[in-house]
Amino acid sequence: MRIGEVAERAGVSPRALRYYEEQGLLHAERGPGGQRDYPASAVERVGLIQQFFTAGLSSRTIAQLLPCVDSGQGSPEVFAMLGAERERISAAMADLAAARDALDRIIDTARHPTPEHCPGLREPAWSEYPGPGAAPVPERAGVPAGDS
Amino acid sequence: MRIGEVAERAGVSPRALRYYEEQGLLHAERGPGGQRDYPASAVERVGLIQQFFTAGLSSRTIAQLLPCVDSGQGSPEVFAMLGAERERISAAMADLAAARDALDRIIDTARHPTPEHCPGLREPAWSEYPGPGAAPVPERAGVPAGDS
DNA sequence: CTTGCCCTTGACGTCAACGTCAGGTTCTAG
DNA sequence: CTAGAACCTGACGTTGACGTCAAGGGCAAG
Repeated sequence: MRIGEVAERAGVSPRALRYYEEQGLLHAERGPGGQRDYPASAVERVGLIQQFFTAGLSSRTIAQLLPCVDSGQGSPEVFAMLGAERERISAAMADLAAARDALDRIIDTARHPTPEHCPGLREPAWSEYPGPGAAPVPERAGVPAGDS
Repeated sequence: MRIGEVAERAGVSPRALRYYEEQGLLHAERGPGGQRDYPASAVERVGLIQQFFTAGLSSRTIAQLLPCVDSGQGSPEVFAMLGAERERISAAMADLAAARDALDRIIDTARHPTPEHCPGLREPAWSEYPGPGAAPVPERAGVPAGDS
């Protein structure tokens, strides 16, 4: 498989594949003319690499990570790094959730039909309506963790 | 409040605050000597800006966002952008979750005490040990959604 | 007035994952 | 054989959120 086909199937540019090779992430055999020859598994591997890139891992980190994927083994240092990256990802997810909540609050405020900012209007509004019945469920009180 | 104090309280550099001003994210009065003078609310505002930056929003996007925070209103275009950013954040969270799952699988594989890759070793291993008793709870079967 | 710290503007440096261009080579179809 | 497509290496450009350095100005204490 030549570089163009791998690139197209994996949804990346040939330049990216050469960059991956340069960074030691993706090896390729060479044909008699010097052209790269990839196995079919390269497509899946590129997908994994992309996944880690979008998760914020650096090429150097991925370079340490991938041999562990191939061998199914890992030195204790690599193990520690894997755990650290896992934690970074979890922290990033928490940051994203917090930012999304902030966005939601902004959207909620902007969606309020009241032209002025509501100065302590929310709580009294609930007490004005009769209480007994199915609670309207205020929602959005902590980390919803619910997607769009 | 001068720039150094705001920077220290917000946990950013003075350079970052000047950059925010340059990008139209943070306004500051000027004293008679030309020095910036921030209100106390600037610290909180910088925190919000940081939160959006870490969520991957660009300075230009935040610049469109912040007046909406101040006024509590938003034009329909700004509204659409808010929704789009919300979706981007949700997608990024999903990507992070997928990458974390991939990492978990790698860690699980590497943690296996078997020196070779286990070729269909998992299920038989369970049946070899006597069944009745407290189940060891295999875990990690789908999307855990549980943090570290 | 001097010392020293904080502040100012301006401008260039950084880092990572590529994009893009240039000039040459190899493969493939007719 | 010949055109054209795809590939090669090498090198410079891009982008965003700042870091960093340079040269000077404001401000309180002694």
